[in-house]
Amino acid sequence: MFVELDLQSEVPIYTQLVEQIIEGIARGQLKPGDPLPSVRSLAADLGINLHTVNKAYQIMKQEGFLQIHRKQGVVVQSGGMPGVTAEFEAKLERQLKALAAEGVVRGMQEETFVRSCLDVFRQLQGNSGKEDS
Amino acid sequence: MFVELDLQSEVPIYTQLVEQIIEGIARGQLKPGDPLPSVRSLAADLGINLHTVNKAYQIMKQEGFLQIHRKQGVVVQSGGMPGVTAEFEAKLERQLKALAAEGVVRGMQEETFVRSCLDVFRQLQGNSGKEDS
DNA sequence: CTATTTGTTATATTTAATATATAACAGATA
DNA sequence: TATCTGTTATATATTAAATATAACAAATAG
Repeated sequence: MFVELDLQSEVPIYTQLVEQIIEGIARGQLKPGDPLPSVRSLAADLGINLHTVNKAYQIMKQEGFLQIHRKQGVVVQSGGMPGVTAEFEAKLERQLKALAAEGVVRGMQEETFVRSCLDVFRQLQGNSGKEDS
Repeated sequence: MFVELDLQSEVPIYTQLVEQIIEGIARGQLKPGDPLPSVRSLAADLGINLHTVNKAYQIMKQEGFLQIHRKQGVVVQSGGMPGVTAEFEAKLERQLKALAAEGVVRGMQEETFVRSCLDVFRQLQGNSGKEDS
């Protein structure tokens, strides 16, 4: 897989997993119905415990990004991704506020800040919806 | 003070403190040279330990947002706030990427995402430096 | 059917971060 | 000098994160 962990990071491993898999879906590297490695194989591949992988998978299943079958394993949600929920909007605003506040204090220009947001968004969305049939 | 803690939050108390004080500076509620409560009085006020307050102050001193004198106490940086450092840019991009990726997966429109970023930024910057009545 | 692979659950342990509790120390200042 | 400031030093409790084993249950391939 395209996952690369930083074991020294303050960000928990299972969080890094969740973020990178979501990023993979956003970039179109993972498409609806695509299979993900089993918890055991991915754990062995990354040199971590299977429960850490399972925790990430569980979170993404709970949020609706993944589907899990018994023997088939884990696949990317094929029945429509979750939309922009109130919870996500709240999380977005809360985290944006902290980032924007520090930007303001550091004297960042409004255009610079918004430009960064736009660039990051486009770089992710750029390769996404190419599979549209 | 304007600080309100959520003791049940997964966000550490000292982090909530740092974020809310930075937000206060961004909003102009705290201006360069303004004094902050002593670690003991703020801790008592919030019903937390003085070391938790001290940890937040230390982080903000280390980053250059606060100045600390022996008896005078803690004041907002009056010798110029830290600018947009490479570290901040890295943090900004890393967190924005996670937020934008989830937004993309959830089918959020580019304009909607950028609009949120702009709105949040403006709401903070709007009042900076105008609090002088 | 049988064996294998899947996610799942259960228990236990280790490590690190968070937060608290006391106490004492050292500089500035009224 | 007395007092308030941040600071440092220990110690402790709690929780989250991660690991380690083991076993279970469902789906599937042979």
